[in-house]
Amino acid sequence: MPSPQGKRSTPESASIESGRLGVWAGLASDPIAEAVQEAICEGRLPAGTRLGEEELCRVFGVSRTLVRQALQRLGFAGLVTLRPNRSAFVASPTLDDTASAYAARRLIEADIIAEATRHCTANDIRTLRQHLKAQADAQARGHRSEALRLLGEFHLIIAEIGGNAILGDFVRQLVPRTTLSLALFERRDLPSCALDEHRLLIDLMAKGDPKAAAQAMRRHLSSDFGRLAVRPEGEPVVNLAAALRPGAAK
Amino acid sequence: MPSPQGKRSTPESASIESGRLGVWAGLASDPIAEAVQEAICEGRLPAGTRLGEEELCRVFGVSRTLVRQALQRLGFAGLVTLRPNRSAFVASPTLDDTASAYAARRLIEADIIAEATRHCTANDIRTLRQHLKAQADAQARGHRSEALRLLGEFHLIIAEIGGNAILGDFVRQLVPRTTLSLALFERRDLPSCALDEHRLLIDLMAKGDPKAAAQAMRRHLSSDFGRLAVRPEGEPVVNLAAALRPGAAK
DNA sequence: AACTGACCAATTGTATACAAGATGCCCAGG
DNA sequence: CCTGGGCATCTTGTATACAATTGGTCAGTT
Repeated sequence: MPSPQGKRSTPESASIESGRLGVWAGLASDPIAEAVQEAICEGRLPAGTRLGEEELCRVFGVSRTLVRQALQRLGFAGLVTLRPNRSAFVASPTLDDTASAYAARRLIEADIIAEATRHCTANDIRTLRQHLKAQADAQARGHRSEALRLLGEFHLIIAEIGGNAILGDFVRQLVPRTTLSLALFERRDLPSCALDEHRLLIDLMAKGDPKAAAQAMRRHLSSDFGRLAVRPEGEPVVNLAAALRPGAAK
Repeated sequence: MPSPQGKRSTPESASIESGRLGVWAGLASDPIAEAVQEAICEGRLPAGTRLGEEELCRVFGVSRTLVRQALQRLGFAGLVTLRPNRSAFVASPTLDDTASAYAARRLIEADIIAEATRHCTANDIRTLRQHLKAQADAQARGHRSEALRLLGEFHLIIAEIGGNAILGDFVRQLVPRTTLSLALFERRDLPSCALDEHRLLIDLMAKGDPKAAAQAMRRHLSSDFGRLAVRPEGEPVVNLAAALRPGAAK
């Protein structure tokens, strides 16, 4: 969801303080859900990994109460599969699931960017360009996980500019899901072309062409999806929850 | 939002066993969340009503653990506002929030019905017509709450036929939200015209015209939203959780 | 009389303890 | 050697107990 609950649109449109919007902000205000989400999106927790409550308790140093809460949220967000009376597992979206997620993103984000284009300010454009630079920087310096995060965050900023808080929440739900699919379907490479495509999106927004922006967004997401490849299958499901540590990037 | 977690699409497209899909099925498998959602959607729990944990415990005869779980889910679904260290309250969507919700529904459901039209079977059409009859029946017999439920459920069936499970989940989130707005913005009347509009939707699907169906869906939702009226305000927030009882319809 | 301070009641946040269900192993039987 | 039932263990589901934070109120002061 969805972001937890309220999280209405900000009065000042999309003025991200310092990049700290957080792609993985859907579960904001829940540190452990956020940590798990990050680990999932960065591929440190492969699809199908068992997420035992007791184990997570030890990792995060809290009681099962909080762990269960976090798992529930992650389940709601579609990143974790909760099986009653059974453990929780990192979701293993099929290719069909992934296609659905991308289809949803195409539909929603095309609408969002068109709307955003209609009423974005010069300041918004500046914010986007600035963020794009951050993406390029992270990628150039080889910070894969940060680049991945920023690439997703970019879409959230546009959603924020779009102004529809509900659609924004949906995007917040969808981005991590597609990122999980990316990790699942063996996309170790960073889509460098995404940078160019993001630049194009900004340009079309600045130009004030909603239709073209929407079309470009659809193409952007389609090509992103097109780069996925079916995996040979057989995830070893190697569990090492110690791979959670926030500083376990690389 | 979404529906809890998995709830993947059913193999046999949209074969609702006996109408028991449940509009308010987003929180399926959580009886108390479901009960509260139903009460909210039927207007028995006005917007802004305080939902104290202790009180709900007494009503449902369970411990705070389950009540908290349910509230969390409802918060995630946007029906309840959770204020940290404070109580939970029935959400009070503004007119803007409502507009956003309807805009999201227009966008998503137009796409869904177009897709559903492209690959619906004769059986699907039959199911829809049958369901429409149930709607008419409930309305004719003055069962307001049931009619309301069925009217929303209709959209879920189409979403199921559409085939995109994720978009379907979004609709499942959105329908109760808009229903809450209906209750909030003084729509005691039953939109009888909705029946005709629903019939039109089926006809266009049967005719196999995706574009027309999508357009009709947009118009349907727009007119629904247009019938809303601003309320004089000042909900007394009369709390009587005893108004929860499942059988407290009418 | 108005304002500021701290105390008190109520309610939520978190942890722990207990109950129920599931998985896997082991042993008996075919 | 393979199969099936039953028990043991582990994991999750639920309830209860304790800690922490909030908001209101009442006293005391200016």
